Order: sequence, then structure tokens, then C-alpha cells
Amino acid sequence: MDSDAGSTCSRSSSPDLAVDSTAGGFFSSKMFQTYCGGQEGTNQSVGHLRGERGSVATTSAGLGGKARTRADLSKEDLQDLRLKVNSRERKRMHDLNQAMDGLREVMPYAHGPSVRKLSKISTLLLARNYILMLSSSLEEMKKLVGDVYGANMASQSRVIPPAPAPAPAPAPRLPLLPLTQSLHSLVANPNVVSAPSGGIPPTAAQAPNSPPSSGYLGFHAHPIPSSLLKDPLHLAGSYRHFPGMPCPCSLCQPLPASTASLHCLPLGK
DNA sequence: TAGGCCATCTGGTCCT
DNA sequence: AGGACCAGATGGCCTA
Repeated sequence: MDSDAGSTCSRSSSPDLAVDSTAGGFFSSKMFQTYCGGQEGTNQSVGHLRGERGSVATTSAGLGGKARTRADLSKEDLQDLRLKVNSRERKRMHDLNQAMDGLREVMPYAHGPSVRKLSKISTLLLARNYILMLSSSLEEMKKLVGDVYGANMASQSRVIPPAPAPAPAPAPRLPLLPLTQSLHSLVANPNVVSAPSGGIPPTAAQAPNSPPSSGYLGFHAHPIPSSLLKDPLHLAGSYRHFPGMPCPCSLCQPLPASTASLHCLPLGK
């Protein structure tokens, strides 16, 4: 099957195989034989398994109307059908991988040739945490803006002459601090230099599609920290959980029961 | 070398 | 009936 010479897969989610959209773009003739006609001893390695599957498919053709129709199909028609199905499935998976790549692009991790691509599971978990973190920070910012605005209104009502234009709300340094810390936790790395206390890097509040500078995140010249891959939930990262103290990080807020189980997912190496 | 990650094939199920 | 979606199986590549 994939052991065919043409299917040497790259690690990219968009295989460099020239998979045309027509049925069986890179389907080797050997595979055909294995699946369709190949029950007669041409199977190697896993070929026999596929052959058995194929034979199951053909024997099951005796069941039901759909199966009868299949039984009526010629060998070539069955081949074409199988190729069409395979091609669709390939395309579906490629689309899925494209979407995954799109997600990776907006994730706050270094995008460099020296940085290893996030795995799918890591991408999903990181994305989820990122969303939670941004939501939490947004709520905090709303609260702060409300407080500042309320204070301004109160002072205006006390002062008879209209005050000059309300002073711009102070830069939301405080509410963003958890965000920056959480970002650090997301890219937890013992070597990461903490953000200067009280100083918010200008890139920290950028939109997801303009991720924080990798320099700020502290892994500019480093590959994705292995701790991230092992533990994207920063349980072992630079963000320490002190005994008896609740973690201020937004990621440690109680999670909906439906999603809490995600924390238990194995994350690989 | 073991384990993780991935692409692909495949059959089953559900939906339109 | 055909297509989309899903999960299991398999082998290849890569890294610790």
C-alpha cells in the first residue's frame, strides 16, 4: 500500500505527492492488484490483509440491494469505485490538514524553519487554551474599562466645568499581565526569560493572526520546547504552581465538564 | 530500537 | 444511490 515507492510521505500535512483529483492519482497498479484482483497470491507484506478485506467486500456483495448492485459491477467498475472513494477520502483529509495548518498559522508559537511543526493534538489543545486565555483576558479588560469609565463619569459629575476630553484609559497593563504570563506558560521553557514585570511587550495583545513576537515569547532561536509538546497545559512549565496558592493563570480556571477531560489527553513526546 | 506522528486505505454508518 | 464522516489497520519517517 503506502509502501509503494510513490508514497514516500513527507511529514508535511500536505504531502508532496502529486495527488491529482482524479481517481487514483498515485494509486499504484500493485495496489489495484492487491485489492481487486490480487487475492491470488500476489500479496506481500500487508497485501494479504487488504486482499482479505477486498474479498470481504466482494463476498458481502451478496447482502442487501446495495451489495447486489456492487456484485453486478465489473472488476473495472469496482476498481473505479474504490479509486473514487479513496480519492475523496484523501481530499477530505487534505482539506482537514489545510484547516489544521491554518490554525497553526494563527497560533502563538514561532513560525520558523527551525521550529518543529506542532502536532495535530498539540495544535488543538493549544488553540483551545489560547481561546480560553483570550476570553478571560477580554473579560478582565472589559471590567477594567468599565471601572475607569465609571470613575471618569463620577469625577465629571463632581466638577462643574466640563472636564477636558476624558483621559484615555490607561494601558491595560494589569489585566494583560495574566495573558502574557499565560503565553509564557503556553510556551513553557525553563530558558524563557520572563517578561519584565509591569512592562507589557507591545506585541502581547496582538491579534491572533499577528502572533506575539517570537523574541518576546522567548523561543526565537529555539525549536518548539519539548515541554510544550509534552505538556502544553503548562503543568510542568516555567509557570510554577505554588502549594496552596491558586494559579492566577486563566488556563487554570475551572473548565466546563464537557471539556475538562481534554486535560487528560496523552500528549505524546 | 521503541514510540510518536502521520498518510493512506478500507468498510461501516448516516445523511441528503 | 452517492457522498461525507468516522474509526481501525497498516507501514513509513523521525526522534529520543
